[in-house]
Amino acid sequence: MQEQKRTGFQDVRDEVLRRIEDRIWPQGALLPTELELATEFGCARATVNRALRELAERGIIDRKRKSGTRVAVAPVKQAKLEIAVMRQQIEEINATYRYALVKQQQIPAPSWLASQIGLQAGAQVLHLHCMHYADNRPFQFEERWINIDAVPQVVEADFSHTGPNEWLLAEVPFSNAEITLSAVAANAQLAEFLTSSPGAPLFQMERTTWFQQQPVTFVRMTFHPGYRMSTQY
Amino acid sequence: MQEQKRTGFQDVRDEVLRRIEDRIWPQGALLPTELELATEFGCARATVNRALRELAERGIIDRKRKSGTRVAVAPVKQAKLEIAVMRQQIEEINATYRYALVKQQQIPAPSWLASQIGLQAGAQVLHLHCMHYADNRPFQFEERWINIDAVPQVVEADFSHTGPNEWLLAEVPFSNAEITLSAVAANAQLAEFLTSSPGAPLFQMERTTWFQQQPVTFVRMTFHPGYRMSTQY
DNA sequence: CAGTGGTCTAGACCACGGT
DNA sequence: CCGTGGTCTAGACCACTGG
Repeated sequence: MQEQKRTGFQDVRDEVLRRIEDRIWPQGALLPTELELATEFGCARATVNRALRELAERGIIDRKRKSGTRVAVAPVKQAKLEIAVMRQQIEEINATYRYALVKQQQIPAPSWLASQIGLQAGAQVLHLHCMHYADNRPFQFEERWINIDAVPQVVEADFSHTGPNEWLLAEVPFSNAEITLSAVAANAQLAEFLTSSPGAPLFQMERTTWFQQQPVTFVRMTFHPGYRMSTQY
Repeated sequence: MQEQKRTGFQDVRDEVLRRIEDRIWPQGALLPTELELATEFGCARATVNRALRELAERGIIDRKRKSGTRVAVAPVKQAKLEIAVMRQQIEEINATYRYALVKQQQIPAPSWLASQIGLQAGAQVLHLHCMHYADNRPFQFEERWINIDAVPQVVEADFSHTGPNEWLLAEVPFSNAEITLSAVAANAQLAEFLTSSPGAPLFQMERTTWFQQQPVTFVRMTFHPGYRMSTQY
């Protein structure tokens, strides 16, 4: 009974990875060419190509025309941070999500914001303060600025029951963004909303979002004391 | 003069992306089949397949056999955190890197560590304290535990001039890991090494690393006050 | 059962970049 | 120049899954 399935790109990928892990091909070593590997594995070159391309995307190997394929020496590890909507993130830990709008006003962009995200000085922005709760305990304090020029319909939106993030995701999907993570000390406002003591260390994530080169929103999310963000690779 | 190049998968990918951004195909919409797109773009189905596969990997579209391809509704944004070696990270900001070994001892694994990374109680581990400086200013304090069973040769290693991370990368490449980010208050030790005031908020990254199911190392890296970690997507 | 994506093939041409 | 990876093609078969 031949259980031999045809050699797929995953087989090639895994076998190459195994040889690298087992130091059959040590760091910096030159791998056989795609053609040679295709012959060895008894498959088409395109199959080998796809396998190696995936490993290259993961940073496991470096590929260069003419020079060939080498085992990466100092691989830059890439961890994928999954950024989900708060509601989803909270419901994933089996907690009840609750949202509250704290404050909403239309103002001219403060100069720090204008320079932060690249706005005209004095452009009108919508400024929001929101709270996200998990099982009625403070989870995240959100301070957000939305560029009204970029999404004029925002002035009609109702943020009293749904967070601006969910609204924006529906209006301006697939934007690109820059994220900054840091640790900050709780000021009076944060301490109050997150029920921490003033000065307590809090985890903060800031995100600037653009859509087709145009700044859309800047958000500063501060999490409850003890919050930890995890990921794997 | 026809400047028409042959339609490549990038052309297809970008055009499909454009139509999604322009709401020609709104969220949840069903895209044409690969065959239809191939006909429209005048290329092979494999080319369309590769283009759509990339968009699917980015979370822009959802693909299912038989049902077809749809524009993702609530895309989970994926930010790639690039985890580089400290030396590299510091040199990238044009600062001079300096490393110092603070303390090194072999001990039985404390129980919290054993349970944290899945070790036998009492297994021998190498415990290290290190400092990383940028332009002679404290940049990161590193506290690390290495499972000696996983890398016996570690007891011979010399960490007085090179950090354990660089050594481990050379010995145990391409491992998988779990990362946790958080904000902590500086204790006396951290305050001393990072020249911060006690209680100051500090950004901390913890990482557990395995190699082929076996726990290798756990490291707690605490950064200087004001440190910010950035990424894009 | 039949439609749609998933993958493989064998061959081809191209583009980059050492020599 | 010319070897190596990058990509495309036209066709084929497979695998999952909705109806």
